[in-house]
Amino acid sequence: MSWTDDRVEILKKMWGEGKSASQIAKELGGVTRNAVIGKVHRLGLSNRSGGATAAKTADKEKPAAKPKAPEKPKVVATESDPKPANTPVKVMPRPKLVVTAGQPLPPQPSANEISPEALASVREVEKKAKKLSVMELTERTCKWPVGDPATEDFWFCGLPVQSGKPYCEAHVGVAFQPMSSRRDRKR
DNA sequence: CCCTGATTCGC
DNA sequence: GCGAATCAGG
Repeated sequence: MSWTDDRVEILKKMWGEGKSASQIAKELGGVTRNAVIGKVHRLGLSNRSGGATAAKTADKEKPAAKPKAPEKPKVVATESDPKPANTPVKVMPRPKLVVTAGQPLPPQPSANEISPEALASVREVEKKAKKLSVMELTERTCKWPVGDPATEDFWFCGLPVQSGKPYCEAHVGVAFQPMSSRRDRKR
């Protein structure tokens, strides 16, 4: 695929509308978002603003190394003995209630009422959920539990989380509700 | 990891 | 001019 006037025009239009490069690429077809961005730059409309005289970052620094924050406080609650000797404590085969490491579990909706819209979106999400098991959960899979933990019919949503938060978009919606909406609903 | 745009550089 | 690879950020 090449940049015909036709396609360039679509590019300009969509970019002007604030569409993302990937969206534009998808629309045009045959090009990647990189191609779109590259073209955008060559066309000189990288800055969506009109005539910003912003000198921007004229001079770039090239730090030879990546500082990459020290971080990782990581709270380790258990285990402090480096030498467990030979005392292979029998594994307790019945942790009645399985709690995912560290992460706070959401209050189960159970009998509680949630916003109809949010509830609806959750129902829909559950249909395309990835149904992950506990081990499959990662830092960025939605940790919203579905079903009864006591049965086989239990899994975690597993969809991509919404940055930072432990849940996907839909579940964030039902997990973090303003108290205003749940007020007076009971009565 | 999902995404965004920005830049570089071989083609 | 092109765009994949890379970089930098959310």
